[in-house]
Amino acid sequence: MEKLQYSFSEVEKKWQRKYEEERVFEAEPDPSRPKFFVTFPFPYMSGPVHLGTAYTLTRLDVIARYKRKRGFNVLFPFAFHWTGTTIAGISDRIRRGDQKTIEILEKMDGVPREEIERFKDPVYLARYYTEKNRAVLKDYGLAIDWRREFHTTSLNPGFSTFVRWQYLKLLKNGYIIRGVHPVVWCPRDKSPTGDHDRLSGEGVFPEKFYLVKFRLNDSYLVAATFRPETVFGVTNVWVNPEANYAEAYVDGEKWIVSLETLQKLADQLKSINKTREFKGRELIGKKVITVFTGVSVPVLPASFVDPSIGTGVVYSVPAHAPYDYMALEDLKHDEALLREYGLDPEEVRSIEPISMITTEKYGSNPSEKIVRELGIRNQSDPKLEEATSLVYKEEFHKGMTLNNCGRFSNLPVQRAKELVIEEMKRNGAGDEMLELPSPVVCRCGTRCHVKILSDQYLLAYSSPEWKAKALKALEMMKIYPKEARENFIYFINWYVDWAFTRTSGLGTPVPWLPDQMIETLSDSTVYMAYYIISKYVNNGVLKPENLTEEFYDYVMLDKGVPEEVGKKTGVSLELLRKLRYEFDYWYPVDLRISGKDLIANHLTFYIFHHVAIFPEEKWPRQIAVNGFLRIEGQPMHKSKGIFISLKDAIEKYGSDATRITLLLAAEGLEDPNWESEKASRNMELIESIYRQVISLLGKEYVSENGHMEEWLRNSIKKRVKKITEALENMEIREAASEALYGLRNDLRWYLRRTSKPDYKTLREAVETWLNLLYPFTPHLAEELWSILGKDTILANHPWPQVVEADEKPLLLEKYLENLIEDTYQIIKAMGNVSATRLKIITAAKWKNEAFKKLLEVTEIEPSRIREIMLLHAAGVSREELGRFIGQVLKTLPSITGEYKMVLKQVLDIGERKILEEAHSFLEKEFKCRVEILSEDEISTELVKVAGKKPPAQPGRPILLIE
RNA sequence: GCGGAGGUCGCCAAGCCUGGUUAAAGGCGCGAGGCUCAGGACCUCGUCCCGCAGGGGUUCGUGGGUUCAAAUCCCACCCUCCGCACCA
Repeated sequence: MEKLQYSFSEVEKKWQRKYEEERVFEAEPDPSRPKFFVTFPFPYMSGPVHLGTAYTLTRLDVIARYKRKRGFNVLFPFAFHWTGTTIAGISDRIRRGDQKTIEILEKMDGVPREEIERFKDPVYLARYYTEKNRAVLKDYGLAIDWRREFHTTSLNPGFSTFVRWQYLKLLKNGYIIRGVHPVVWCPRDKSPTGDHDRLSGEGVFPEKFYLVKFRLNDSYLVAATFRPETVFGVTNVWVNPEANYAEAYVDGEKWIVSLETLQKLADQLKSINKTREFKGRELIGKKVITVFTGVSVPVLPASFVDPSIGTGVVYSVPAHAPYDYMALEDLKHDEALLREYGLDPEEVRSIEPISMITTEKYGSNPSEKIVRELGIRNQSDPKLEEATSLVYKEEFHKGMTLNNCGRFSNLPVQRAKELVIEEMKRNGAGDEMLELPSPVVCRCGTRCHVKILSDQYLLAYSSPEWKAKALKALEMMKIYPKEARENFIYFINWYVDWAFTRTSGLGTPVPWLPDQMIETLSDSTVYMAYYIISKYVNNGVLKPENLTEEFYDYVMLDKGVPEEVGKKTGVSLELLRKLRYEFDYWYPVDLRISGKDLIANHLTFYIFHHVAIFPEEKWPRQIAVNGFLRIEGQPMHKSKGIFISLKDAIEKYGSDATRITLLLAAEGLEDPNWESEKASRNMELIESIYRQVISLLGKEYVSENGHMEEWLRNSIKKRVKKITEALENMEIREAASEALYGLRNDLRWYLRRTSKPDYKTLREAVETWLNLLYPFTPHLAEELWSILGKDTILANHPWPQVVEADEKPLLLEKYLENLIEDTYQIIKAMGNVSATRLKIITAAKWKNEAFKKLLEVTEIEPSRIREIMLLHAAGVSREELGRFIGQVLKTLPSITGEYKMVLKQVLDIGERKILEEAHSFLEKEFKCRVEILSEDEISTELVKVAGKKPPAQPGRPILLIE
C-alpha cells in the first residue's frame, strides 16, 4: 500500500534536486530542435522577491515547461537588478537611523538586526538580497538555466562591458542627442526633486503656461495663463498691490513681472537683466494695450493674485473666469479701496464683462451664472476653484468662440486656442513658460520650481523615425493579452526625449562621461542578449577585458572579420565563432513577460532599443503582460504590512500550491488577488489529486471497452485540445483550471458511472492527466509519474497529441445528464420524497421518425411540422396527435445548438439502448428500481396514468416516480 | 485631464470576442446525506423565488435600442481600479 500522506516539501525538494542533477533546464543550442527563448525583467534587489513577482514568473515558467514538452529547446535565464538610487536610498535611510525603514526590514523582510547594520553599505545590501532571493527562487523550482545568472552595474565588469557597447552603438546610430530637459528643481539642493523626494506636491509635474504681453509704454506687463484664447475678453489686468514686482530685460525685451518670476525665467534659459524693483501698487491705475484688439485697459488691484504663481500678473476676463468676475465685483463695491489707489469709481464701475465664448450649458456669460449658482460671495471664497474648473472644462470641450474674436471667431475653443498660440508666437505678442500647477516642497523644506537642464544627453525617443521603427516592431510582434497593444502604441507615441544620465546611485558609467551613470531603466533594455555571453564569463572562459566593442559587434551583429576580432580581443577564433553561432541560434527573445506597469516604461524601452541596435530578425517576438497582484483584495504595500514574500508563501504552502493559487487568480490585464484561504485549499486540492490517483492504481479492474470508456477517452481529448489552445494564447488561468478541475471531474464522473472501471483506459487517462498537470504543478505531477512506475522524467516527456474528439459519446452522456437532472427536479417538486420505483417511458417509434425529419428542417413553421407529423402518425388518435403537436410547438424553438446535436445522436443510437446501458447506474443513483419502457409497449392502464403527464418526446421520456 | 481595465445569483470568480439547454462554470460559505468510534478530513447531492411532476416568475451597474432571441451586440449615463517621466 502506498503512503497516502503527501509531503509537499519532501517531494518538491526531491524533484528540484533531480532536475539539477540531470541538468534538465540547462539549455545548449541544438540545430535539430526549434528554440524558444523566454525572459523575465530581472527583479530589483532592494528587498525579498514577493508574490507579485512570483505571479508573473510562474506564468512564464508554465510556458517554458509547456514549450519544452512540445519539442522546443527552451532557454529560460535569470538575472538580478542593482542599478539605480533605491538601494543606495535604503542604505542612506539606515545610516540616518530612519526607524520606519528599519522596522520594515525587520518585520516585513525578516532581516536580522546585525545584518541591517551592514546594510549601510549598499553593495552589501544588494549582495545580501541577491543571495537570499536566488535561494528562494531555487526553492520555488523554476525551469531556469542558472549558469547564466548575473547582476547589473559596474560592480559586475562583464555586464558593464555590454552596456558600454550598447550606448556606443546608440550614439553611433544617432539615437542619442544633446538637448535640454525640464525638471522639478530644488534651488537649495541644486538637484531635481523626484516624487519620492517631496514633502508635498506629489504627482505635480511641469505644465505649459502661456505668456501674454500687454504693452505698457516702452515695456510689457507679462501675464501668464492657461487660456490664451480668452484675450478677446480682457477688460483689465490684475496685479497684487502688496507683492514685489520687477522690471527686467528678458532676452533683450523689457518685461514687468513679479520678482520671483525672474529666477524661474532664468532657470528656463532666458537671459535676465533686472533694472528695477517695486511694489505692485505702483502699477495700479496704469493703462496697458491688449493684444490683437489693441484696446487700452486699466491695471487693477486683486488680492487673489499670487506672485509666486505664473508671472504674478493676471489678465482679467470676467465673463469667463469666475475669479476675475468676483474680483471685479469686489472692487466695484469697495469705495475705500478705489480711493486708496486713486481709481476713478465711475470708470471701474463701467467695466462690463465681455462675452466671447458660448456653451449650451452656461451660455455666454458663465461667470455670473455659476457664481450665483454656487453662492460665491467674494474673491477669497475657496469655491472659486471649483467654479473655475467647471467653466474651463465645459468651454474647452464644448465651447464655441463668438463673432467678436477677429479671425478666431466662430471656432471650437480648442481650435481657437491652437490658432491664437500660433499667431502670438509668430508676432511676438506671446511666449511660453513651464510652471508647476500646484506648489511642490522638497524634503529639505524648500519650495521647488521648474528648471530646464541644458546640455543633457538624451535618448531621442521623440524622433519620428525611431517611433516608426518601434511601431513596426510592435506590429510584427504578438502581444498578450491583445488589449495591451493599444497601450504600447500610446506609449511609443507619447514618449519624448529621455535624459538617461544620473549622478547618483549604482550603475554603469556613461562611456563618454565617466562621472555619470546610465540610469536604471536605460541600462536594462537589451541585456537579454548578454545571457548568451554571461555563461562564459561566469565559468571564467571570457574575461571582461576580452569583451570589447569589436567583440560584441562580431558576436551580436556579425560585423568585422573574426580573425581580426580574435587578435584584438584575445578570444580564440573557435570560441568567437561558437559564440556568434550561439547568439544567432538563441536570439531574439521569443517571449518576455511582465506586469502591466512595465508597458509604460521598461517594455517600451525594450522595443525602442532593440530596433535601434539590432536588425529586424533579432527584434522581440512576443510580449505578454499581466495584472498587479493584490493581497486579500488590497494592493501590495509594504509599509502598510500588506506584503507576502515568496519565501513565506513557499514555507506555508509549498511551491505547487503557491503556483496554482497565483495562476488561478486572474487572466489578462485583471489584477490577480491572493487569498491565503485559497492557498490552503489548494494544498488540499493537491493532496486530494494525489490520493485520487493513488487510489486508482491500487485496485483490481476488469477489462471493459464500452460507452463510458469511449466517453472518458474523448472527454480527455477535448480537454487536451482546450488546454493546449489556451496555453498557446497565454490564457494560463483557463488552462490551469481545465487541467486541475476538468480532468479531475472527468475521472470522478467516469468512476461514478461505471460499476466496473477499465484499468487500461483509466491508466491512460491518468498518464495524460499528469502530463497536462506538469506545467502547473510540476512537482506533484512528476512524483505521481514516478509512482506510476515510469522511469523517465515527466519534464522531458512529450505533451499529449492534440486530436479532435469524437463528440458522439459526449453528446450521449449529455442526454443522460439531462435525464438525471429532470428526475431530480421532479423529486424535488414532490417534496424530496424517496422514490421506490422509477419508470422511464420513451417516446413511440413514430414520434422518433417524425422528429428525425424535423431536426433536418431549418425553418420552424407550424404547418410544416403538422405535415411531417401526419406522415408518420399512422394509427394514432387525433387527440393524442394534437396534444403532441402542441407540445412540440412549445418546445421546438428551444432546441438549438448543442442540444440539437445531442438529440440527433440519441435518435441514431436509440434511447432504449442508452438507458439500458445506464440501467444499473440509474438504480444506484436514485436508489430505487428502474424500469425502462417504450410508449409502444406499455399497458393501457399505464397509458392512463401517463396520460396526465406531458406526452413523451424523443429525448424527453415520461418519468413516472412512485 | 489623457490612456487602459472592470462592475455577474451571500462572497470570490467564469461566461461576453463567436447572441440561442445560461438560472448562468468553479471555489468558499450554508443545508442534507454517505463513510466512520469520531471528525472542522473525504465522497455525493442541494443552495434566486414559487410549485406534492420535469413547470412558472424575476435576475447579470443604470436607462434606452437592435433581434424571433441579449449577461453576451449598439448608444448614453453612473461607479470602481490602474498607469502618466528622472521613479524602480
